[in-house]
Amino acid sequence: MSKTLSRPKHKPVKRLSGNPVKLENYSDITLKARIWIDAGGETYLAPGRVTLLERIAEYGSITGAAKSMEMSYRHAWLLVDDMNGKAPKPLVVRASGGKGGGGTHLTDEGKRAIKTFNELQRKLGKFIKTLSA
Amino acid sequence: MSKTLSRPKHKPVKRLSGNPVKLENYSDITLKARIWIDAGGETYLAPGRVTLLERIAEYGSITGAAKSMEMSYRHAWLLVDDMNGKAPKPLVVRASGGKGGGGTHLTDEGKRAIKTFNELQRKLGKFIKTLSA
DNA sequence: TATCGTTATTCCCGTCTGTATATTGCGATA
DNA sequence: TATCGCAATATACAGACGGGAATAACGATA
Repeated sequence: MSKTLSRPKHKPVKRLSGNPVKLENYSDITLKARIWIDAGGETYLAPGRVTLLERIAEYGSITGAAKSMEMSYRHAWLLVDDMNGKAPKPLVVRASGGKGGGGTHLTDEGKRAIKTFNELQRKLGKFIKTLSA
Repeated sequence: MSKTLSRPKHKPVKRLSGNPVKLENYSDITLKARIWIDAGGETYLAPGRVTLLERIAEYGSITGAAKSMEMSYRHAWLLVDDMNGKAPKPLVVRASGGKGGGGTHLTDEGKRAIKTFNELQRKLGKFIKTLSA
């Protein structure tokens, strides 16, 4: 896979866990939750970061992924660089130059990180739903 | 209850849910989570806000509560005003002027809000602990 | 009626985050 | 060896956020 993009196809995402659920008999009250993983006391994996990884897998480049999230390339690059630095093994491999100018693709470690995080998030969503009842 | 304060007795608080727990065999990896309640799409109750309410109950004033959290009075006032406005019934009653210059105390609704939120948070902490295993 | 400490309100400022823009480096491929 | 698009990097800019300080309003109480 490796799409090209001029304009974003996805909307920018703030991915929280679980669907908002009404609480009590108030009007418009919703319980929300967010999960993330720290490394060395700093953010390592979080909802937005993982979405970025997913988009990199989808578009084959930081540039495409950033555009798809309406995020600046700079910000995306900083996030990727930060994650890669904190990960035990690199999550992505970046190539500057070469076929198509280069690109970025996920390592097995990266794919595994996405899977793990999404699973955690899925469970959180489920939990939040029960918590709202 | 109604303590006086010149210097903060408590440290500023970032209250997350659950104790950080090691994940996998990485070094220094911790799973974290945060829960909050929205009203009308905006934050209504969150960890810091609830701590503020607790401190108001403890010190009998926004001023004292703010100092105890090393938070500016301005910020504390804005938070309290925002919460009070979004709550179905006021969480606190504020008095400017009068005995001791006035003060702020919780309503039953406010006490109930604290209790409810802390209970949710306690459950989240428990859940996170199981999730880390 | 003067005092006192708190609430309430306003203005200015530094910091932080992220955007926008421009430029350079890169290397497989035609 | 020229091309192409992306990675990498630097700088300037904008907006949000919260702190700090200053001031007014308030009202029970001495």
